[in-house]
Amino acid sequence: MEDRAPASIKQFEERLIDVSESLPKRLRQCAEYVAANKDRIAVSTVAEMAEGAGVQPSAFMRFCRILGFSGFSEMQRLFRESYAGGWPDYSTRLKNLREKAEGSASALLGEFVDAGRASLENLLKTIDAKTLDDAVEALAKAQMIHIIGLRRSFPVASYISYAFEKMNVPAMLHSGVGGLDNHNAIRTGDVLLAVTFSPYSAETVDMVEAVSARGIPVVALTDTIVSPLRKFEAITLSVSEVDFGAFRSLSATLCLAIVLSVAVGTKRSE
Amino acid sequence: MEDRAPASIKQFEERLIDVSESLPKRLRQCAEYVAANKDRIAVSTVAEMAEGAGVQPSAFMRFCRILGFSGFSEMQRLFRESYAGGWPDYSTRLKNLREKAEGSASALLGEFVDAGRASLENLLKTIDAKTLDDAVEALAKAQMIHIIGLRRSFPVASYISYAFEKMNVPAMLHSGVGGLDNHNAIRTGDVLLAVTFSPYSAETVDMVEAVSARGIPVVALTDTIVSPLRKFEAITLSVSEVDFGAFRSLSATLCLAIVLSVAVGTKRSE
DNA sequence: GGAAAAATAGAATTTATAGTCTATTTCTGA
DNA sequence: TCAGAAATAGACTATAAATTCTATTTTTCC
Repeated sequence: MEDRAPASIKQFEERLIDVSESLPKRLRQCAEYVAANKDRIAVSTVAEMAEGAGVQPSAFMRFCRILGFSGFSEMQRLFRESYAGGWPDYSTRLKNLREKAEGSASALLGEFVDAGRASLENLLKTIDAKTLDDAVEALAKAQMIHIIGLRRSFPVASYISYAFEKMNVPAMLHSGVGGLDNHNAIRTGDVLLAVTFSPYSAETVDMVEAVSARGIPVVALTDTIVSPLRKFEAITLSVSEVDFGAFRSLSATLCLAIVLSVAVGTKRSE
Repeated sequence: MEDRAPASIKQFEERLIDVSESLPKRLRQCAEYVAANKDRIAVSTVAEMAEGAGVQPSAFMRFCRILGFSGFSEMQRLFRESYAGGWPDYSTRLKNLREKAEGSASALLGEFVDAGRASLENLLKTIDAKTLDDAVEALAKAQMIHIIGLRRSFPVASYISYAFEKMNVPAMLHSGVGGLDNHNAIRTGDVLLAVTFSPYSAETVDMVEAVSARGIPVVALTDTIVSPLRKFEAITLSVSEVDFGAFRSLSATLCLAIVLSVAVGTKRSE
């Protein structure tokens, strides 16, 4: 279709960027999938790539042509030839990184990736299915979901808020902008979803206290069981994030957050 | 021929050592070639492997059988799958989930934990150490770091902002509250850290464009290489998050974000 | 040194995969 | 709103690859 086929991965990438501006829907899906999974090309069939991209194999073929290849096979050949093998695998890679890249940003990355994985595993082990179901149940029944989470918990709260928005779940993020606290927006029939981690922000705890006193159900996302939210009759989901140094990446917390959001979204649309 | 097929590369290697003691000439050639070129198995045909080993394809087939596989294809599958950490086909898994475990939040959790772990591993594999170092370098030299990230990227931006704050790195989060865009706050000597994921928000792209035109360095955190930020001369870190259905947990992205923050914080305090 | 067993090479068969063609749908511009 | 063009889905065909089979050669053991 176009001029000549890319002769190297670099050229391939350039071409991909070039064309991806002006691509119709399905072909754009191909471009995005390929961009994110270049390593799969060498070891997959067209059918697999097409399925991954969510298109028909023939569409994927057209995509290969637009990139300048005669077909999928030619494109695959480029990747197979320059395929160096993805090993050593994750654990050896991590070890190497720790040993030689000490002090660099890459070494840090290794540590945080590891911490993240450990946190996720731990989440799966410690979460109580019953409590999770209860939380979903409570949130699904709410007329409106109020979300609060400040400081370190704010990213989590805003993410949940975004997810609810996308799924048409009525939700309101209490961000405390301008020092307005909007307690009065919370009405009977609503539910409060509070996110807080040590050091627990006073505003969040106060809000839970106030709201809880009015008999409004509260779902809490917090760390450990000694969190101050325990005092109130809240459905408490606790996540313990493995920390590295003084910092915690929020891998497990966000994972739980998205699960909660999707589960609630699905249940409400039933 | 023998008992069961190796289920991992490790088992495969053990088996290879086991049998290679007592092998006739041609099959020994196969064993030696395979041992020296394990990485080629995933991307070659039997004919190619046989030629490489200097034997007939049928001899190579017998070799595969002796190792415990039903044929070459099965052996190849092992290598293709373990490359890139066995690829979970999330679209079909999601469908299955919808069909059987409707409503079970725990099942959802399992899927998202898996997706998160895969994303983290992938991050470790695909991140370019040099680019990461460049990004840290650029940010560490900045007089002030401006952070922008809207919609889905907002949690990430706010998290980075929080981390910088904790480490006394001068940073400003451009949240677009009240529609004020504060472009003028960005001055020579500053650096812009832009976070954006598909669908790319126009505000972020515009800001990068404007700032970039003024010669101010930009560090971008985005997905894939087809992102619109590629056009500008930005130091681009791309993270591809394994998506599950229409949703992505931000595990890998947040991990990279914290790494960036900590690395910058550390470098500045040196 | 010869018979039996094992191993090998090469052709034949079967299966899987890429690539092609066409009817249908979806966009686009008048 | 309609006509034309472009894009897409799905069936169909050609091709390339894996696998099996058999005749031949090599090895092994008596």
